[in-house]
Amino acid sequence: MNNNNRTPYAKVIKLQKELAKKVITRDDFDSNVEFICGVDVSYRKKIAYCSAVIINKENFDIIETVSSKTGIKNPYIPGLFILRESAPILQTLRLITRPFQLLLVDGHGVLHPRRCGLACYVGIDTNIPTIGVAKSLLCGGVQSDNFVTHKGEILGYALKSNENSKKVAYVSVGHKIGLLTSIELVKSITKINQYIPEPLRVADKLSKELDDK
DNA sequence: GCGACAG
DNA sequence: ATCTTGTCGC
Repeated sequence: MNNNNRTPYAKVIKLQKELAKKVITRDDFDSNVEFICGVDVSYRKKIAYCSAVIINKENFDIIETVSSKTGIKNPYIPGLFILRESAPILQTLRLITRPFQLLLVDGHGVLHPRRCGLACYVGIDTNIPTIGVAKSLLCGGVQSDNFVTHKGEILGYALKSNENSKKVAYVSVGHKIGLLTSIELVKSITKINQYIPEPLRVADKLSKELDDK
């Protein structure tokens, strides 16, 4: 193998660095948040099963669910998650017919080595206010106040279902929303004794139930 | 150079 | 993420 074949991801890394400059990390939406969409992907064999769920912020009612199957075209590489999950997610979001004001993605936003995780990529592509929610840390460390910093920057927040829970949801800005607003909105859409916000929890369950029969 | 590493 | 049985704990 020569050098050209050894680093096939240089272009994606460059794209992430460019997109990182376009991420809006403050609240930038006028309508009140009434409906929130969550999108998640599961895998079986060589197929990616993706589901998106829209939930009413006030009563947690499920407003709409859509799903899609996509062939896996790229491997999972830490830091380059967009390579594997962005296509299935963007395709599934196109199937939605009901309006929603906020998008939750199963992966980090700016809490990323290059400040451009999957949630930023999807948020910029769709131009929808987006929050990244991940179940584990890719970079950075949790401070005593539960905020997560990386190289001196406050980029995320470790949200626990309760004080003595080991389960943590790492929240970070995806696009067009501030970190503090992100934290409050994620908290508001997460059920008691649960650490994954409803839209994502339901989308995860649905994607795993999809069958290719 | 070494270890870590979203799903 | 997925592949997987029984098992520990509230």
